[in-house]
This record gives sequence, structure tokens and C-alpha cells, in this order.
Amino acid sequence: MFQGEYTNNMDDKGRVNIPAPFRDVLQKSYNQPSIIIARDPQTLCLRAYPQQEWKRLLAKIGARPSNDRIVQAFKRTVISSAQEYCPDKQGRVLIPQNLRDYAGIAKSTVFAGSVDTFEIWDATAWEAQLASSLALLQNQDLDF
Amino acid sequence: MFQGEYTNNMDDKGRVNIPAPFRDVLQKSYNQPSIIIARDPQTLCLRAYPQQEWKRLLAKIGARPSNDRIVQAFKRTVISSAQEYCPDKQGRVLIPQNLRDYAGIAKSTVFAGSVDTFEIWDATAWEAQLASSLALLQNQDLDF
DNA sequence: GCGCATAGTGGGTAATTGTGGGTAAATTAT
DNA sequence: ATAATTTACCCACAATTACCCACTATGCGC
Repeated sequence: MFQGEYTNNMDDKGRVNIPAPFRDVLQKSYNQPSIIIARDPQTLCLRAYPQQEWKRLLAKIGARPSNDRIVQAFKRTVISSAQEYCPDKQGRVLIPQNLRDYAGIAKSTVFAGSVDTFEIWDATAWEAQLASSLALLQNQDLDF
Repeated sequence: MFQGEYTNNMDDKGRVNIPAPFRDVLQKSYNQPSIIIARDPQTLCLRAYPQQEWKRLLAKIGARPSNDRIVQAFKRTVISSAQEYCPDKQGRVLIPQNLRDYAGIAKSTVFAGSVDTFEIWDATAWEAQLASSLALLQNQDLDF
């Protein structure tokens, strides 16, 4: 399972290193080095899925009526952006321009574990998001 | 399955390159390089079907009573515009004028994967559509 | 403190993909 | 039938991406 937060730099070609611990999870828990990266529909970040988790998501979508507006919107935002990536020998993937734009990724990039997927953020956006997430939790009674 | 978003330029002759990953899917999953392109009845874009998926669609239409008004409208908009295209050696197809007009395609053209078909958009129209799809999803509780 | 291993970064080269344009065939109109 | 226009096919170039190698930085054990 994916956990932890890591910051890596995207180079001029648009490549970023997938944190080694995440690559380990892919290898050990999923026996598959490659991931599917797509837009996150709710927030301006990207989400990376191991193949198995991606298939699960597709199955959920497939179970719904295909003329559903939400399903259509989902296909247009998420499915359309999704692509499979296999890290190179150094553990990097090339994030295409449209996805970089969506998440506002300039250079400093944050990888955040999210149990069975992980998120990819622009470092600045990540900090802002973190602050607001904390603010939300502080006004809440948590039973865990 | 078709996924990912790609932007290619239509040249002066009206030809556009089908993104290589899509051609791969056609070859590997459908063993057939050619596609059927037709108007999308719901939005101002074109939809490309592998032969097999197109047949499936025709079967669905055939199952309905042929005097149904919806079926008639569907035939007049979609079926009438449909044509089979085989990419040339460079992977391009020539989109006829009437279809270009329908989708408002000028030059910059977006190909968006949509599981078992893919959509063809004018780049500007695509961006507008993407923005509204995102707006729709962000106000939604998604259970997937 | 020193060396080794691992993680991350930068850059060069070769292959693939995308683009522009020319010529021949085919289609349509005159 | 001939001319004009369009479409199909082919070749060459440009841009992008994948792949490979080398270097740096950091942590860990000795």
C-alpha cells in the first residue's frame, strides 16, 4: 500500500522520478512496474493507479449506464487523460504537457501515498491543499 | 481499450494523424487498422469506432422498431455521416468537409480515448467541454 | 570518518511519431 | 472525350520520445 510523502524535481524534458518506495510497492504487491496516470476529477492533481486498481475503476464505470451524464463527464476528464507509463531504468516517467498543465506542475513535484493509489502534485499546490485539509479536520470530531 | 488525450494538427488537405497508441489498439485488440468515423449525436464532436464496435451499435439500432422517431433521427444524423477510413502509411485519415464542419475542426485537433471508441474534437471546443465536465464532477459525490 | 550502496538528476543518441508537400490515379464536371 | 478538381499514395524532413550511460547526493554500515 502507498503511504508517505516525497518531493522530486521534474527535469526540462518533463520527466520525474517515481519515489523508490512506491516502485517497491508496485513490484512487490502488484508484480507490475507500470502505472496508469490520470486527472483526479475532484482536485487539481494527478492520480496514479496500479493496473489492477485501474481495472477495478473501469469495472465500476462499466457497471453504470453509459448515457449517464456523470459517466460521460468522467470519461472525458479521467479516462481520456489516462495513460500507462512504465518507469525507465532510472525510475522516471514522462508526464505529458496536458497533465502537467492540469496539475500546475512546474518543477518541484510531490508524491503523496493514498492507500491503493498515489497522488502527484505541484509542490506549491500541495502545501495549500495540506493547509486547507488540516483546517477542515481541526473543526471536526474524529472518532479515530 | 482507448485512453489518453492527444493533440495533432490537421493539414491544409484535411488530413490528421491518428495517434500512434490508438492505431496500436486497433491493430492489437481488433486486428483491423480501419475505423468508422461518424457524428456524435450528443455533442459537437466526431466519434471513431473500430468495426467491431460499430457493428455492435448497428445491432442495437436494429433491435428497435424502425419507425421509432429516435431511430429515424439517429439514422439521419449518425448513420448517414458514417464512413470507413483506413489510415495511410503515415497513419493519417482525411476527414471530409461535412464532418469537419460539424465538429468545428479548424486545425488543432484533439483525440480523446473513450474506452471502446474515441472522440475527435476541435482543440478549442475540447477545452470548453473539459472545463464544463470538470465543473460537473466537482459538485458531485463520486463513489468511484 | 570512510567507503559502499541506493536514489535521484542531467544529458546524448537512436528510434518512433508527426508534418509538409509532390506526383499519379481517380472522380467529377463540362 | 477532355479538362479540372479531388483523393490516394509515396517520399523526405522535423520534432518528439524512449533508451542508455554517467555523475552527484544522500544515507548506512563498518
